[in-house]
Amino acid sequence: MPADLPIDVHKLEAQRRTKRDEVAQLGMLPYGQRTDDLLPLAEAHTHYDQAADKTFQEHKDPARDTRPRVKIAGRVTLHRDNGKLIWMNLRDNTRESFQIAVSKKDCDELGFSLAKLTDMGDILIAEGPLMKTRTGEVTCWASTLRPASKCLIPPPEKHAGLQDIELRYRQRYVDMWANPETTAVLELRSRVISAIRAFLAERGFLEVETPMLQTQAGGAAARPFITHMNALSIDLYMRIAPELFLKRLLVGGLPRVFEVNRNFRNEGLDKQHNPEFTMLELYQAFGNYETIMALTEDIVRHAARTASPAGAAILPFRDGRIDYEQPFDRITYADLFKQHLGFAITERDRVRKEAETRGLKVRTEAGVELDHWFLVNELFETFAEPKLHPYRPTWIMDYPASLSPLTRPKTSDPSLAERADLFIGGMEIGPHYTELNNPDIQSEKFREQLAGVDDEESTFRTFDEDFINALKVGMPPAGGMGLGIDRLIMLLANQPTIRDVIAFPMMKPLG
RNA sequence: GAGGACCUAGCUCAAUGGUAGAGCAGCGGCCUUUUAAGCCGUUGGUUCCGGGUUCGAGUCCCGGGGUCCUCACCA
Repeated sequence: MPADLPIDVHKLEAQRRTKRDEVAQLGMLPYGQRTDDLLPLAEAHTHYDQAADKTFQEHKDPARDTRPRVKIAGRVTLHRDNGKLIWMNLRDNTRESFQIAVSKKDCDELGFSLAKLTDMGDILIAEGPLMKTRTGEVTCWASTLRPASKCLIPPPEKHAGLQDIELRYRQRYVDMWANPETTAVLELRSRVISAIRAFLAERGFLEVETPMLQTQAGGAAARPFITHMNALSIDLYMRIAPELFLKRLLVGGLPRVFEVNRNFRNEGLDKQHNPEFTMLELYQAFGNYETIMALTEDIVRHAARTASPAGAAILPFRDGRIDYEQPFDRITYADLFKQHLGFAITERDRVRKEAETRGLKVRTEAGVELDHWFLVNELFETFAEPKLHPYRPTWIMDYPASLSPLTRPKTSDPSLAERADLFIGGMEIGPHYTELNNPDIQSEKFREQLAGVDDEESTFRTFDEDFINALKVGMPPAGGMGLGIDRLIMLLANQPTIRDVIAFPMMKPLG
């Protein structure tokens, strides 16, 4: 029993508090208690027995009532009070709507009183036989009804639901029951990640956990979040990638490792970027980028089958469909470039001229001419990459070595790197590499990277001496990849933004 | 970071610079097969915040906050 109401309580909340207290005064526990043997609403529905219902309707004899009884719980989404008969619709995560009826004659007295005091959004526990209404809807004809929890906050409009995008993200707990699609997406996410874990375990991959708090943020080129550790009086970085630690585990002798976890990048937010995001990163000793590409195709296909109600991995996305069953398309970086620009990436003069003609920046503010490979990539990303088929998973292979400093160059052509990026639905899903394992080359690349950064970046980019030491100990040749899990879920759940697949996306604080 | 749009009752949305409204929810009444139940009656506002222009501002102007979109940034 509440002593005093919070001062600024809204009138509608006050009314709900009053009803809650009336329920308590009647002798019920407004916030419920342990309840065993509850059926999910989707299952309750299937217990209906037509013959038993028919028999009961003919005799109306409680002693010969053989109709199956169910005990269920759910949140009230509709409430129709006909006086001595009250209809309600309950919702749980298994079923959007399941009807119960509470009649003055057939329900116990407490239950009927509770039905009278029920507001939309309350959580109730009902028990009773299953029957069919005149219109054929399977309904639980409650013989008892008890409270499980009170909803003190007025719920969204019952038909339009919660439309306000900001409120949906800020109050996901309301969004989830007001818009069942939200819950469905989060459940799909969970199932897909579980399926990926099981799939990898079956192929001999060991799931590991590596530091999220790091003394230097390595493994990617991104701005990290900085935090502070009191005990050691040092600043720490939230990791931007687990790569350098996973590779240390290869050095240590684990042949196949993966980690599915959060990375943190202190950069902008948009439809495809949240500051914390989930990545599957994976390494296989004695493999190369092609080994991993094949594995990734299997992973993505398996994930898509898990997500597909039909079992076959062909799923709608935006205005089209994506077929994950077919082998993914493959095209080299150089071919895709030539196809859409009309000349080769090696034609230096042509590249510079075309970049200028097409309005790209070809020199810095200070007048220094920009690097050839930088221009190539600008042209590529602006005019070639966007031309990829929007609904066909495609590998872009063999990036210029200059653009992939941490990747092993191709033995047959050292100007190209053994790197492939997977694109699906217009999104970059994950880079794949044959990893560098020569400590001297790695050491050199670290130095080049450090030299090339601006002042701001140089404050947090450092030379990872211990990682070089690990490579000196000897890492087997290996293939590796990072797969953006959030983006994969966007594809599989057909969601337009990364925030729709993250339960609690980053929002600016209010006030 | 730049540009554009938006913010009105608990929710979904209206309102030429001229009395802030509807539907749903709520409250009171009637109702034992309803389906967004129905019928009668009824309450409800810091129009995101702060300034300004004006006889008069939800509406126009300036500043701030938040959200969305586009672009930029982004292995």
